[in-house]
This record gives sequence, C-alpha cells and structure tokens, in this order.
Amino acid sequence: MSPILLIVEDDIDLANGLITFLQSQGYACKFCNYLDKVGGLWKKADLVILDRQFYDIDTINLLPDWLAIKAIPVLILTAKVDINERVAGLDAGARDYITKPFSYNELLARIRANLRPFNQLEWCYQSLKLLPTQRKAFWNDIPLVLTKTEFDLLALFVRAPGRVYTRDELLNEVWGYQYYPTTRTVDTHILQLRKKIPEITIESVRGVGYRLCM
Amino acid sequence: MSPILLIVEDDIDLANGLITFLQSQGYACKFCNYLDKVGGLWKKADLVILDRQFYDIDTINLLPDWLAIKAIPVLILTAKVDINERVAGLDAGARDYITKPFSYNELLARIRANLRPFNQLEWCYQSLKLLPTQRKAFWNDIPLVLTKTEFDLLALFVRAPGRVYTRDELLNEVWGYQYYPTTRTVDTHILQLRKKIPEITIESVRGVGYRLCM
DNA sequence: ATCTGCTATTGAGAATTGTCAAGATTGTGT
DNA sequence: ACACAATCTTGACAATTCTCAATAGCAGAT
Repeated sequence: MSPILLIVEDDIDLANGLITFLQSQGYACKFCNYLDKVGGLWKKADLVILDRQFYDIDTINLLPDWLAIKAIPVLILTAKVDINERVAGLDAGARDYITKPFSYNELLARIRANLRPFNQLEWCYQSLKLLPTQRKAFWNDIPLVLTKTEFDLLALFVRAPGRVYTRDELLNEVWGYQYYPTTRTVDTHILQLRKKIPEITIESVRGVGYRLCM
Repeated sequence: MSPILLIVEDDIDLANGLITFLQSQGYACKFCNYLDKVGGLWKKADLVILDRQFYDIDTINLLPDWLAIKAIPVLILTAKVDINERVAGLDAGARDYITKPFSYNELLARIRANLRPFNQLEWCYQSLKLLPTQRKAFWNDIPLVLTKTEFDLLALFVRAPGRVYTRDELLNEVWGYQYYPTTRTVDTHILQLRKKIPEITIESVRGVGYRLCM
C-alpha cells in the first residue's frame, strides 16, 4: 500500500510536474487547488506538500487547523528564503521547509525521510512493542495473543500515543472505508484489548472516542 | 524535564558556541568528539546534531549503526551543499540537513520541529495549553478535566484570544449548524469554564457575546 | 427607576459508554 | 463436505455522565 501524498498548490503547471514525477516514484498523489477542500483530503493523506503562498493567502496560518484534523508530516514549499519565514513555518507545525527552486531528488529524499517513521519496523510504547511486518506484539518481550482486528487497533494507538481517535476514525482506519459495523463493535474490541493488556490504559473520551494514555 | 541534545562535532570552538546557545535555550547538551563514545551517549539523547565531516570520516556511514541503537531524530550539519550529498544524508536516516553557515534561530526551529512528536501540536494562551489532537488541556501543566463541549468552546477562544464571539457564532462553531439549543446554554457553559479555570478571564461583552481576555 | 441582559443553581431527561451473551461469520483440520 | 474452533458483530441492558431549560436573583445601561 503506497503512501498518499497531498499536494496543495496554486500553480497547476508546477503541480502537474510534481505529480507526474512523484507518481513515477510510486506515490499516490492527491492534488488540491481549492483551500476549502483541503480539510477533506487531509484526512486521507500520509504526507502533505504545501505551497506557502496560495494566491494571496499565507497557508501557514491555516496549518494549525489542518494539523488538528490529522497530525501528519507537512513539507512547506516556498519562494521565501528569509530565515524568519522558515522559523515561522517550522513553528507552525511543518516538518520541513523547502525553498524554490528545488531539486526533485532532494524533495524525494525529504519525503522519504519524513515518511520513514510511518513504515518503521518496530513500534514501541512503554514496555509494549509491536512488529507490524510480523504482526506480533509483546509486553516486556512476552508475546501477546491478539487477533487481527485487535492488533490493527492497537497498532493505530501505538503509532500516536495520546491522540484521541473518534469511533469513525477507528472504523475507517481499522475496518476500512467500505465496511461499517456498528460503533458497538469498536467498544467491544477496546474492551478486549483492555482485558488482554491490563497494563496499558485506553481512556474513553466521552463524546469523542478513545485514547492510549501516555 | 528538558530534552537532551547530543552534539557530535570535531570543531571544538563551533561546538562550544552551539552548546552555550542551546543551553541558554533550555536544552541539556552532551558533547562528543570521540567517535567511539558516540554509541554510549546516543542511548541517552533525544536528538542528535551530527557534523557530517568528522576529521577524515564521513559520519553518514556510521549513522545507520547508531540509529539501530535507538531511532531518534538526527540533524546533519555540514559544509557540503551538493544536492546528492543531501540526498545521501537523508537516506542514511537523518531527519534534516543543515548547511554551514547556518542561523542559530533556524537551527533552533528545526530542533523544535524534530523534537515535537507528530501529535503534539499545541495551542497556547498564557499558562493555558491545549493539545487539540489529544483533546487535553492544561493550566501551568496541570491537567484540566473538561467535557467535550467545554473543550471545544475553550479551543475556539484560545485560537483567537481577544476576539468577541456572539452567542450565535458560538452555537454555530461549537454546537454545529443544525442544532440550536437556547442561548442560555452558552451562558451555562461559559459559567462552567470560569468555574473550572478561575485563572482565565472570559469577559462578557454586554449585548454582544464573550471574549477571552488577553 | 426601570428594563434588559448576565450570573448562578438545579434536576430531569438525553446521550454515551461498559458489559455481556448470543448469533453470524470465517477459517481449519479431518 | 463436515464438524469444530476462533473471531467478529450485534443487540440488550445497566451505569454513568452530560446537557439544557427553568428558575430566581443581580448588575449595568439609559
């Protein structure tokens, strides 16, 4: 399953070039040149390439709101080379800052570098260790017996400890977009996890969803 | 508990300047100019600033081994500006690549960006801190217990301190367009917030609405 | 002084979540 | 093809928490 890149750019020619190149490198690309559609696409992306100057709007002002939707790495693309501008961009939540003109190869390297944490071989949280490729989980190196759904659910939480996932988000991420069991199903599986690994705390956030405690 | 930075650098003068500056910014620094000691210090660090050219050694060749000890963000510092060199650095596992001469402020921003966990975006107002993705709120790092509605309401105010929201605006933003309880409901929740966080001032603007004071 | 809008408090009802057990589905071995 | 086991889904019910409207009293504006 190849990572999904979201490209937010007002210059369609530049975007087209980018998309062609990135697709040739095996990335699925979504393109957006309407700001009001960014929010919807953001949810489905794994990494965002964001043009800082979007017509007359400075996109870093919108960045915090978007990151609140889903915290994923953002590479800002810009013509501004001023250092204070870079600092502002990074402090707004961007992972990286690339000035135009840029080399495709460098962009690619930075995409790889920022996507890397997502396809790590090993996820750890406290004494909990997950090996996603082997689909094995351990508590203090003692193997845990988890079903497929339980593992997927736990993996999602471990990748972002402390983050609150709504039931809808969990259904999307774990069960997939096409299939919608009732939300009771989520609860039941959370219950299972809590039973199987009493050492970890999965908090309910009333009215919102669940969170793995930090 | 301040983050620990490991500085691997052969130029002691440069390192001293860096360390002085970074310590003044609240980071604990460890310095290393013997490569065989890097491994030991690596374990204890939260982030590494690595000079690419260490005497006659290209440190990116050692990077994968070090990262195997512990996967932490590495910022490479270098005089090499060539793009292929940057790509090589990032592909070796570095999170970022900074070319000399560099600005202290930009370095700082990149340290912050790389130390910040993916989901740890913050909205701050005075001693009030909100983590939107975690839906957690703190006053002076003391956690506040807020319900969903209270959190949403507070988040709205914190994102625009000083701005006056009318009751209608609050109903739209927090409760959603479709649902209209009486406006008394807003008052009740404002009251609740004031009770739970006496330190912040939510002003009533008579005849208009409410505002978070600056 | 009067009126309008704000504060404060309460309890009923609504909504959400925890828990369990039964039924449906899938996978496995014979 | 069959039986058996493991897993997933669902609905029911209880327990809990939250919301919101109604009320009364208060304060500022004109």
